[in-house]
Amino acid sequence: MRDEELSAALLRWYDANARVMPWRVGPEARRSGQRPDPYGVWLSEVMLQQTTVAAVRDYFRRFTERWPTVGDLAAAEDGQVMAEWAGLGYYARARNLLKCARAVVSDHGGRFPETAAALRALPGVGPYTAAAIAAIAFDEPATVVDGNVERVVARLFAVETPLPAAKPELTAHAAALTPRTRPGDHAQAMMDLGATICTPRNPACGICPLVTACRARAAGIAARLPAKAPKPVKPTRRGTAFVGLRGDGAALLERRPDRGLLGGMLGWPGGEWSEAPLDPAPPAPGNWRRVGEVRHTFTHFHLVLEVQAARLAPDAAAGTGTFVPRDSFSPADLPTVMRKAHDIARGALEGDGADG
DNA sequence: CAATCGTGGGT
DNA sequence: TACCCAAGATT
Repeated sequence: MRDEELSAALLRWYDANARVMPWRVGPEARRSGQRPDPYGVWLSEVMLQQTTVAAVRDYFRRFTERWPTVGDLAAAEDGQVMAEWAGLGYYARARNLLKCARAVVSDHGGRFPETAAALRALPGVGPYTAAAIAAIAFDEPATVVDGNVERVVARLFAVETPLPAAKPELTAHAAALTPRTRPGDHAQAMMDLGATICTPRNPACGICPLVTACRARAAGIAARLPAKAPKPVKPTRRGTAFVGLRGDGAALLERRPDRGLLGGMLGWPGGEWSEAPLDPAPPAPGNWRRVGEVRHTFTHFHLVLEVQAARLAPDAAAGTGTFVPRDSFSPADLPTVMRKAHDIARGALEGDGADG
């Protein structure tokens, strides 16, 4: 099949099989002239970076209900946005989300730029996201290359070079497939195909609209493409979290620095995380006791976090961190590893018989 | 270019 | 259990 025929077959498949998502305008409505809101496209694309559709749905709904426009988001307080993002991971995305919203308001009159090149200059918008927004929201025939597209074209053209070295070659193939009409639907079709048919482990080649053109399928190597470089083993780091709760419900927390792991998020005071950490000092005077440990795995290391808990006096002085009143703090505002530490500590403190 | 940066679900 | 993976960006 020629590239144009592949693209046409893919779009026919998409017209009948497009997944329904809150941020998406389906192929039928799209061809009758309806376009998705660029704000929703941008927000969903950032949330979907290295993140599953299932995990994103509720976050997208909560963000758009609370901040319906990019202007609303730009005017939000940093802590409110970080709290709303808590649990979704890769927190640099949330920091850049705010920077980007504010740049759109201050530098672009509150409207998103309409070309991939201009979008690319915004914080947190890389090659993929710029192309996706330009194609989906503005009909620019930009080349959209995410993990799904990489997998689909690696198989279609039997590219055996391992990633990430294969990226330029895969991008060239993806560019050749991108049509001048319906580029947004094409991009979403490639991703839907990768997510539902051309899957990593057991691709459903029997129902694939491109099966007759697939060189990897013909060679019997589809399931092991794309090849990837082997991954390094994860070391184990250890650390301590001091979960200090006051009788009135206030929690002794600290705001983590913007740079680095969990940057910009709230967390429990504690020492460094390393393979051989020093014993950290408690953040406030109190009857601290070990109540358990959290085992949590990050992208590049395992963490064993010892949880120390104490019910602190009403007049306790915080040496590290700040008491956040019950009214303005929920465990759901914490990154997952910190929420796990809270849950263990609260269970232990409640077991003492006092109230929460 | 290689390292950094989260989390939950599937196998 | 341990590993893989998911609509990547930044430095």
